[in-house]
Amino acid sequence: MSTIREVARLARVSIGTVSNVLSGSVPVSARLRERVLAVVQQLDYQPNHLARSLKIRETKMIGMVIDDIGRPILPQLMRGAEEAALLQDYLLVLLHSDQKLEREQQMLTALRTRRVDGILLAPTGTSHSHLRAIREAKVPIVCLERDVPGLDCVVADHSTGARECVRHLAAGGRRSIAFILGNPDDAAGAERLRGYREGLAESGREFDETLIVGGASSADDGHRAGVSLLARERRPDAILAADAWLAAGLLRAIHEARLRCPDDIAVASFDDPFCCELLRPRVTAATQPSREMGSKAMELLLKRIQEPDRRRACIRLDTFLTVRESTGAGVAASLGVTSVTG
Amino acid sequence: MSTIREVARLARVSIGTVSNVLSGSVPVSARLRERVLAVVQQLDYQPNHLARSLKIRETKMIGMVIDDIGRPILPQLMRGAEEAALLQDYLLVLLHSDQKLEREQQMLTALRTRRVDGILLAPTGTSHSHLRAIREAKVPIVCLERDVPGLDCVVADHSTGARECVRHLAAGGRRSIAFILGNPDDAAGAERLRGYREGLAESGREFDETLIVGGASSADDGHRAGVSLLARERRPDAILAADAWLAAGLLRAIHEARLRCPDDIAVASFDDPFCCELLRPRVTAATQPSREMGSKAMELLLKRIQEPDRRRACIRLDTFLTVRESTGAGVAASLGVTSVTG
DNA sequence: CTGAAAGCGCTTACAG
DNA sequence: CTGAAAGCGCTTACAG
Repeated sequence: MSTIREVARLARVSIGTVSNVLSGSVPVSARLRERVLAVVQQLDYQPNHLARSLKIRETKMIGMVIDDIGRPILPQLMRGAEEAALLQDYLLVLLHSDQKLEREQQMLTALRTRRVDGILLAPTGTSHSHLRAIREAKVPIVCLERDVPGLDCVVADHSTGARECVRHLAAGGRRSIAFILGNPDDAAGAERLRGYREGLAESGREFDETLIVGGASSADDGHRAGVSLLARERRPDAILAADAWLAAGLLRAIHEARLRCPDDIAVASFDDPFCCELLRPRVTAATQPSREMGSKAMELLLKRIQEPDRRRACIRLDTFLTVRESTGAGVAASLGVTSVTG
Repeated sequence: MSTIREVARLARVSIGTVSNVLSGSVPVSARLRERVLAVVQQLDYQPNHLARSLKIRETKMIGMVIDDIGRPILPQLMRGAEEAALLQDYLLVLLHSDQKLEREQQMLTALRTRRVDGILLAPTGTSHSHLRAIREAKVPIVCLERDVPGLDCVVADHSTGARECVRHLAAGGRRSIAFILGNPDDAAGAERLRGYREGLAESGREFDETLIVGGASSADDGHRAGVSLLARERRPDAILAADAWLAAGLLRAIHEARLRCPDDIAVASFDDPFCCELLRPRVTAATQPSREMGSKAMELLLKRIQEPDRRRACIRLDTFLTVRESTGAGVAASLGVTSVTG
């Protein structure tokens, strides 16, 4: 691999001149410039960015650490972040902590020692104590999906999503609205539960604890929860599932019980527009604006890099409800006119 | 951010000694070692890996460039690659070219100038001319899913997958097996088409060009293709769809036509176990061993790094058929006993 | 405009 | 075992 020194020698100039030609920051006579460029081409010279970064104390690289590479919002999150990064010539790289706190910690350290200019982090778990060092070192970082004290962050308001779901179901005439919870250590869970309760209150429905069932996160869990809910004496006429997998299992349970969705029972879910679109019937869902979350987070990070002492910001974005067939939609509801026979 | 120099000063030793303590490569007396470690802790000293890499000419970092962050096989591909990378203490970072050749090129350059030790590339498009420089520079690289001349690669044998699908369908008594193609610039397409023909031949079915229809890659495309196939005078009794989205649309078309899957018509697809599992009926599919592809690719890359002059390797892995409800499965077929009423 | 030189923060022979 | 020094490949004042 050739170096700036070789280029300089072959072009019969100093290494400073080569550097000036390549960076364009200092004018160089056309004669020398061309000699340099010719040699660069001939050698396929690739400047050593490590040396450059070491000198200028900037890598133009952002690391994004995600807890689960399989998350349905990842593609849009990444696209949004990329889009914003590209505008300012940053390279975005993604690392995967696999929901292991130890890996997350290692990756954070790896990124710091490699002197990335900033970090986007979707933290795993609920403990944030391992982020203290990062905060104290004032490493530019933005947390995704979690409101970590003292750090910039971008979160979705999951309570709104759940509330809107419930209100939508109630507006469609549903009286008894159940909720299949997701993984208990999912931070969004508590918020959604709150939104669920708020939605009930605002719609004049009573809160009934027995309508809340645990669910983990597989289709089998959803199926199991569905079977148990449908077997009840006072069967609910609407069910909110914490994710599309639960919803899928639930739909199977409904089908097996010879019930019709949405006629007999409505179903709503969260996130994962792809799966919700694929299911039959298509499933109404409250979705995080994942692409916007990605771009906002990156913008926030770039601001933090440029202005390390700005005051902390936490951007909270609203989720949005996409009405589909599973809540009795048809054309009417997808136009916002929620007229459903319960 | 503190440097090795500050640590040395506070611990009253030379910077060489600090380095020796941290690397462990040269023994240091317990007295000095402890003094150093105490200061390291106190300052939260994070060695500058850029400087280290510059000196030792090694970054311990692998870059993986993927053409589409939304690809269903990505999570497993990444996990497999990570697993293998971790075993040898490499950091794996993912970049996203967004199916743009220009971005791919930029990312390759960015990785080279940052001196990653190796690259894993899932190339976009079908042209490989832009990889010439990489090949000539002998940058350690392994291509995924594409057999690029002169470069190591790991590919799945899509023809086998298609062939097995067809044979499975034929064994179930299906006589007229149609094929909805995916995106025309998908390299796997041609292979699958070949496998489709082979499968027909081996099953004693005649090849009929009119049974092959274009399809792009959305549920709507699948729906459209399905509608047209089902309306035919001589309606096929089995359809192979190039991806799960096409299959989803196709299932809708079947449902709308008041036909039953698998009773009236069988459906099979490729990859995307998640979606195939979610659809109703669950869809039989030929799947790439994506996790294994990831780990094999990484292992190959690490070998190439250690032994730059080894001869080129191209690993071809078999796809595997997962039989589900859509091909008339039931318990029998999922046990491998393909007894289907056609 | 051009070149010589210092310095970014490490590692590693080399003396002692 | 320990320290002084060279050097990895760049950028950037500073003279000329």
